[in-house]
Amino acid sequence: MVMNQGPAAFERGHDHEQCMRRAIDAAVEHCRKEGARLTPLRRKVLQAVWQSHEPLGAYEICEVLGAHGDSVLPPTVYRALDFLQNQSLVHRIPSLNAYIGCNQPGPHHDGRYLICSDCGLVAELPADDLMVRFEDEAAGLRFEAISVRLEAVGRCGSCAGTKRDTS
Amino acid sequence: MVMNQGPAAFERGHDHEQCMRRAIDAAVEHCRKEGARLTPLRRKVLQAVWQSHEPLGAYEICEVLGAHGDSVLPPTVYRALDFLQNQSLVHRIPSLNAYIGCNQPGPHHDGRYLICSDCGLVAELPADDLMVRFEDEAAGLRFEAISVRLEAVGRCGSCAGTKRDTS
DNA sequence: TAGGAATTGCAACATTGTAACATTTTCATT
DNA sequence: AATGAAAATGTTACAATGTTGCAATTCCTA
Repeated sequence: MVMNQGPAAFERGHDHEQCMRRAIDAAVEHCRKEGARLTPLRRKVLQAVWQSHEPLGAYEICEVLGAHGDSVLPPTVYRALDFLQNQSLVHRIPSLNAYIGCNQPGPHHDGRYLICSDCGLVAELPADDLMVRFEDEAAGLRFEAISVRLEAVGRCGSCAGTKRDTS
Repeated sequence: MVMNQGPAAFERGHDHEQCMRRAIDAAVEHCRKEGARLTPLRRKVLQAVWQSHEPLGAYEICEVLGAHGDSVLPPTVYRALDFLQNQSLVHRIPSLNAYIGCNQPGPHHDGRYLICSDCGLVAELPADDLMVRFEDEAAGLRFEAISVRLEAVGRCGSCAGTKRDTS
């Protein structure tokens, strides 16, 4: 029996090149289908955000692009981020004032995040029925939920030094 | 059969004087038991935060205290907020950059929040087993959750104009 | 009633995000 | 191709939020 693996984001050895390529490809495809314009600038911002699973601040994105020879000022980055968020290609993590790439392109969706306070990496989990049950509970309290966010702060497997069951 | 009522925070007619008095009294008692020093300044900040169920920004707290004749600068307010958060008497709502009073004094606890995007009011719900199940799921992914936050953004009953079942 | 720790005051600053307007690019239509 | 409107980007200045470092004060204990 194989033990449940953690999210790729927390696997230090995972092939991030592939991880990132896949996300960009999916984003291109998503925008093509939606008729949304993934311009060169927006694509660069998306790539910057995907450079790691550690959320990037808007000003850090400016620096990353600057280091690549693209001098970009904050309003430009924020506008690109707005676009990417509207397309659900990027999520903002309010408690970190930072942004991560979304690994589940598609329609707007609720978010569940695991935030490692040790290494700073963040993994997004697919929405599940617990979220729906929370919406139901809220509805019972006469509250109509539009979006739901769930975030856990703690330590990822790698940081906890947990031994991996490879049997 | 009585329909489930919404949280007091969203009930426009609720006796907020009592709401607030209860919270302050509980805070005083909590600090007495814990040996924590609820100084006059900290108490004033707590009262400011409790003036309504709409979260207050740190700079708004400065203004509120200023209007009461207590000139207070940001670092002072932030320090008081730090203390109050450590005592779980106040919670920060990261997505709003604002702070609300906690209606469930006691030990540190996870938070579930309903945020009305219409009137800006926020209600805190008691933690429940859904949070625990999420922690379990995270544990299965080799993630050790320390704290969990759940927030729903939507419309409260009052704002939705929902008719109340009083039968 | 000293002496050390906690708290508060204060000035300067760092970070994050936005408003307003100019310029450029894109794209459909002539 | 030329044109004109809409979208996207560039630029300046600024607003909002949060922090650092140090001085002054208050509080509690010995």
